[in-house]
Amino acid sequence: MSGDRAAATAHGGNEGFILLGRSSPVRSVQGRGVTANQEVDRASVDPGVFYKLGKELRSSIPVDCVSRGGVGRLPDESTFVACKSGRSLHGDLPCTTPQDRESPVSHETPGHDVRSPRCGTARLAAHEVLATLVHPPPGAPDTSEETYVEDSPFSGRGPRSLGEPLHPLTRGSHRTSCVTRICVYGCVTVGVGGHVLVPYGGRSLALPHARAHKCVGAYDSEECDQTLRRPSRGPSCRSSHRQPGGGSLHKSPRGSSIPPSVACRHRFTVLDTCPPAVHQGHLHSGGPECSGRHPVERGTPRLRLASASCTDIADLDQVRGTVCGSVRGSRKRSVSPVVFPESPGRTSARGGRLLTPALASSTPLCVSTSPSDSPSLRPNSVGTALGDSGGSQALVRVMVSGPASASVRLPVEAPVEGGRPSPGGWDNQTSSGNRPTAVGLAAERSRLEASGLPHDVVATIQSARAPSTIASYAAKWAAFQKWCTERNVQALSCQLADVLSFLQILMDRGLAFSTIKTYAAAISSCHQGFGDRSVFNHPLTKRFLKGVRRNRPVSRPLFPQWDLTVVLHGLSKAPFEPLDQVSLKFLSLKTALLLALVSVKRVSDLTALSVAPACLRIREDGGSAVLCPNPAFVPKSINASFKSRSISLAGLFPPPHNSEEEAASHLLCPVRALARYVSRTSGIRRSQNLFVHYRESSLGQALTAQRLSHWLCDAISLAYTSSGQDPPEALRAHSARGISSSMALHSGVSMEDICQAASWASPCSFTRYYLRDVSSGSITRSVLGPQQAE
DNA sequence: TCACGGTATTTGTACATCAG
DNA sequence: CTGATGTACAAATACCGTGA
Repeated sequence: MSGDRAAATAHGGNEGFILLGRSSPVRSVQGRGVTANQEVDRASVDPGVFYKLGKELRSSIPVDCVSRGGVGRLPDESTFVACKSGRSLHGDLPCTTPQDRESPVSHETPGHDVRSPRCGTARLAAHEVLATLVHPPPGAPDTSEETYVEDSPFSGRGPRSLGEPLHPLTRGSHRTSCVTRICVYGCVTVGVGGHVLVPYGGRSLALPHARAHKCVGAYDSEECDQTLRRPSRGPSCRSSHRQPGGGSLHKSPRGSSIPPSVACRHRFTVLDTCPPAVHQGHLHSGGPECSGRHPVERGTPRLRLASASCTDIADLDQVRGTVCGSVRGSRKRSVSPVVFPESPGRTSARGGRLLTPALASSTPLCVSTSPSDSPSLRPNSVGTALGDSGGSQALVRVMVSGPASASVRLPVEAPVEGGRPSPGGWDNQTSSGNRPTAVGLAAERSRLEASGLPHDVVATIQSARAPSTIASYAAKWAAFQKWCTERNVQALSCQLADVLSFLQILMDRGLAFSTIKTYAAAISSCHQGFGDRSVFNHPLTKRFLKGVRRNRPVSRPLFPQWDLTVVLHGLSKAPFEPLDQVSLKFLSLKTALLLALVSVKRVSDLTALSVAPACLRIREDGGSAVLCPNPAFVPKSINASFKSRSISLAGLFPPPHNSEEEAASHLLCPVRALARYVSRTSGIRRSQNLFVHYRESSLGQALTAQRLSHWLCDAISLAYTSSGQDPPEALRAHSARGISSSMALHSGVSMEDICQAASWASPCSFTRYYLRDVSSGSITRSVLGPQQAE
């Protein structure tokens, strides 16, 4: 069976089971209520429905079984998922849903007729790409060949002894060693309204039902194992898909004539967000999120892909030293001219805006021309398997070094003012004599030192803020100080009325609440306060900000800004294919977008990925890949991110292909794109960062997170264009995070696992900022719409 | 337990600059 | 001229502590 091998490969052959979509309790509603070609009127979706559905989804017994006539499946057979302990409630039941079986990605389960007449009906939505998590079964033997997880540079295994200290940044990773594997694939219909939308403002949303959809217990099931390895090749979704969202941004792709081989074939990209595997005897906190799911913790013997360089601590040190602290440190921020002594600057040739101060003369780049300097130059039998072994030989020769605090570098040349007006309406054209002389850190430092704190203590206190925040606050404090100076007011000790007046100006200018709040925070951090109260803690400030919030409410979209199916379709054709012939630009864009989609990571996290052998592992057969960020990278959310620092990808139908459909699906394989990209850039690379510039003038240099965001937007836009559709307006790279994670939730991935994959500390952030209605239909349509012909 | 406030950090947008 | 990149600023996102 052609699909057997493919699926097994896609899973790396080691996964005990795969959850193929949640047994959505609302799926049946959709199934009978929405036809494939039916346009879904998103406007008809009552937001209140989301909340109701959220409750409905708490049921561990899906109702879809009721409508599943003809399918030899017990009504409760899907309730096996409602087990948090890792055991199936109902034994070895298949972890498939009707849609799963209808989907080409469905896995046949012995004893179950997966070829129900109802299967393959128009219930399937071609556009839907679902994410699923796979967890190895507790205690399940692992026959995986993809055991590189243990070779993670953060792993306690390998050449590094147990007692060997880990890098401080990786230490937290050992708390959790859950292997989170997200499988993104298509052709599985999300239950109508099967989302769990939580009201904005809701902060702690446990969403226990989500956990109930995890097929943890299915590990013990042989059937599940078969299910995993033997995907059904039954009727694929041959219908047109419905649109996830009826907003103007989501046009019906019906006219896009997405070939079933592309749009409906199961795109089965497995993503592991693998926290570092923990050695069997390694200290492990055993947090609830770990719950013995990690095979290594359970002592599961795993094969290891021996690679000396992979776990060589020297490699890590080498890699670690290649980044100046946070990867975002590559972003050069100008610091307020008040922070540093001014010197004559240069004026924009166009008389434009404020110029960025020149940076310190010490470049953060130092070139290592010695092959021995770079671990990547060592022969590595496995690591960075690029298909062409020669590629790894030519890898990174430029090492980035420098102080970890390179994010804010001292200017040796002061900026010259002009151009863009300052926030608040004041301009930058005032004479230098009117400029403040102390700002930001300096002001706070003076205040703290005046309180009797030693200099080094003050320095440590001030280092609590990230460089980006320091820079941000410095700019805002400078603006405030300038405003005060113009009014002959001491910014450090001014009255509350002055502060609030300043903030009022910001509000009058139409700035958002978050911006004004940040200004208030910046002022509060420097201002001496009022008695024992800081500016921010003053009751009137609180009330003022409350008023700002009322006047500047933040609205967030309910629906995704773009259609994932259209994008995936576009990525599978020109100009993104054939991958071996396209320009480096399109290869870069496609690789970046695929990685962003399957990893659910921020661009800052993606920017931190490294091609160093200790951080990148690509199987030569294209079956899988593991990526780790540079250990020196400090993510935004430290605690959450350290749970899932590494990203593991599984190939999507690596060759040889047994059918055109497999070959077509393989076009969206992230491992394939990644291998091609790494190979293609190996010769031009001037940084160990995974993503490097493709432009000639800066060829091979590390990409900034900001530029990566542009890449993602460009890729989405180009994919739309190549699909024959107009790209959506107001594209945001960050939206990929919300769309893919929302898809994951719809497919039944638990909130906990989504949060872990996306480095969210709690479901709150996800539900508050990212969750989108990616369902394929509304309750109204499902219940009252035309009945589906079957 | 949960909602909210306070704070920190990251991402997006607009525009300038530069190189091909 | 055009596209890629850099920069400043605005906006959005994220998390922790606290109190009801």
